[in-house]
Amino acid sequence: MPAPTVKIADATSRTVVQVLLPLPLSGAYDYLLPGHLEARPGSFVEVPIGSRSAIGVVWDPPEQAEAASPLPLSRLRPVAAVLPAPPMPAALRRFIDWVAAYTLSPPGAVLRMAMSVPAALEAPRPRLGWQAAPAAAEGARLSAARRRVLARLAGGGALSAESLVEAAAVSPGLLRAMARDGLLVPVPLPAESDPASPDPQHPGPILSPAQAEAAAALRAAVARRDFSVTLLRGVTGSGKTEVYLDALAECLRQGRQALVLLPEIALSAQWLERFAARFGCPPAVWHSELSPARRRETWRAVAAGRVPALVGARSALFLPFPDLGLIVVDEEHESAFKQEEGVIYHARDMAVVRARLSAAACVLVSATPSLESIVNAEAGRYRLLDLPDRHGGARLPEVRLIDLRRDPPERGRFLSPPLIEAVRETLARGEQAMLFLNRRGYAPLTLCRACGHRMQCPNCTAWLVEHRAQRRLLCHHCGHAEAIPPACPACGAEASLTPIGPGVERVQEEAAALFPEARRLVMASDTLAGPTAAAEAARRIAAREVDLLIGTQVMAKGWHFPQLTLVGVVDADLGLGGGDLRAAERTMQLLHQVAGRAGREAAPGRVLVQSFQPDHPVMQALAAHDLAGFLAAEKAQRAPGHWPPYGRLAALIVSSEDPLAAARTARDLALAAPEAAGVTVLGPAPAPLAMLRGRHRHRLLLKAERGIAVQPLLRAWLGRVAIPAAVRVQVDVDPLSFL
DNA sequence: AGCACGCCGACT
DNA sequence: GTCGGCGTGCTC
Repeated sequence: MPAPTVKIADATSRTVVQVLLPLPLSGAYDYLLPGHLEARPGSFVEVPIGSRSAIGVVWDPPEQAEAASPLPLSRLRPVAAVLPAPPMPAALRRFIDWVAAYTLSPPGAVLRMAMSVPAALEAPRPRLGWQAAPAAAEGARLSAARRRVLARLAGGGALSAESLVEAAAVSPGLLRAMARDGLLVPVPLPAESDPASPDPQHPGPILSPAQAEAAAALRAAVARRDFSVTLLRGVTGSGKTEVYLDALAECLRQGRQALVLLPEIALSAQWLERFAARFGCPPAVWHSELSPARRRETWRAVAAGRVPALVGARSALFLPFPDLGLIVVDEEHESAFKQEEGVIYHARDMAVVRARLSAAACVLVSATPSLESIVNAEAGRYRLLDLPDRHGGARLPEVRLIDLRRDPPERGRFLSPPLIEAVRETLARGEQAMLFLNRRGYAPLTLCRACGHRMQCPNCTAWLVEHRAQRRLLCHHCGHAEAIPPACPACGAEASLTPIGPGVERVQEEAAALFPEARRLVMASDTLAGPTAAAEAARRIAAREVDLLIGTQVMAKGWHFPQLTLVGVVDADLGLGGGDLRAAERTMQLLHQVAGRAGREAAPGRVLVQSFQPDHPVMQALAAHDLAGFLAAEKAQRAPGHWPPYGRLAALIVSSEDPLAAARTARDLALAAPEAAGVTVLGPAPAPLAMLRGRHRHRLLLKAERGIAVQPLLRAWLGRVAIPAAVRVQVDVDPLSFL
């Protein structure tokens, strides 16, 4: 172990420390630590950088070999202050270094993800609340609103502005006005209280024998207080959540922290309820829509070790847990775990690394695990736990394929006669039905019937999607929006623009015409914005205020609809195009998940799948409930060419606003491509999304056989090519998307 | 990521 | 003559 700091034998006995800043610099910078300051690796410090100052973290000293500072001591600047926050745990520092090396990102860029709440590092400001001024009660005619505020503060108590606004139903501005008029005085509120603590002894549900066995294995893994990875696989409805919550209880008993990663945290009100039912109080949560105050409070509480259990989106991996004992990745196959911008990483894979560096147990959970995880389990790298049966004896739904070539919908419609008939029967029986189409908006393409012009995004190689409710055309890639023009912008023909193809809004329109009496609800990411809307939707569905659900994949995930007995898949072929390596696997996972919504309680479920290619292996496997056969076929396709998981991929995405500069750099990279046994470079080729947000894009793909470390190859490769300032080269190690 | 430095157009 | 546009480049 190197000493924590390097002592410099000069008169002032000042110390050199390495400080990593949350900036995309190539590494940590050296600073002098003045004698009156005390810092150790992990300490948060304020340092000068250029003409300003920034907060960074004291990083660990370099290995002996390069211990000497490359700069003369005289050029080092002093640390300005050590911040009053708990030092960043060593396990998180090692994790940041590891992620940076793996993704070829500057360590500071990774650190930035772990310092996403700068305000959390400042000393907690006393929270101010309002108290009634002593003389406020007397005299003066007051408005009703002002009297309501004073009534809440009767007895000399103090309340935060937030709770006053809510309790007295007044505007925040009124409080300020009352303070100005001398009716209210600010007083400090008592320090924030700890979040409620989940109780591991709180009685859980009775587990089935299969669940109990899996839970015991997970508890043992947690109790070992050592690194392990377990793949927990169970069909939808098999009670996986209860099994891993049991492991979480064990983690709490061990006095270590537990982290649960969910792909779309904002939409999982139902998950939070289950946690609360199991442990007597809700967990801490972490996702991008938290208010700044919540973020700050949660971050501080985690850093202080006051958060025993937290559920979050992928960014929660970078929270400063002092002693993480368990990481659960639920729905581990979900592509939402892949961060596609900035530091490009897969949270499922990084969760395994985080667990290893923290000597924690990692549990990957899915009904349809990724082929990566399955192969890892079969190779003995992960332990495999299977829950083969649905909980409570519910049966798997019957899946029937509808061949759209034989049973086509009416012209300009998208629901085939057999599907319409099944919905009608289901509604007539008083049961709920669902129509699934993984496409937002009204129509994916708007075409001029007169000249054939297609409405395209000005910034991206993509069609504009009509959103009829908003009366706009939207680009789903860059957010560009424009009004639907009255005439064709190319030929000027009026009323010639025609929507082509379906989106959920259009299916809802068709359903409204076919089933006018049914109470319908559209569920898409744009109609369910935010946790409140999602929770309200869940409530209405559970309360039987909805007969027919129409939605995209947000409707397919993590919900429990006990009264739903029919699922109709409007376009099962949607994800299969594009020649993507994982298109079949992803379609299988999604359709399996959607199908799993049907018939979870006593009533048996039915799934009707509309497809133009019912003979496709995905459709056949779905209808026969033959996941194993599908996986075997998938493996047989990928293994010979060393495609993942039997080999490694890394993509280089070259982009520039200047099309020529992008093309030239892509060509230069191709000319400098690594040549080694077991390594292939494909490309360059214009990316399928040849333009995105105004940048022209080219892709190169490096394929390496298993066991070859791709990072050194990539580093050397990039080092051989001069990248002009106007060109950006992104590295995507283990790419999921090929756009 | 900021922020400075630097080298070319339209204003007082 | 300068104010300011944002293109390159550095920050221990």
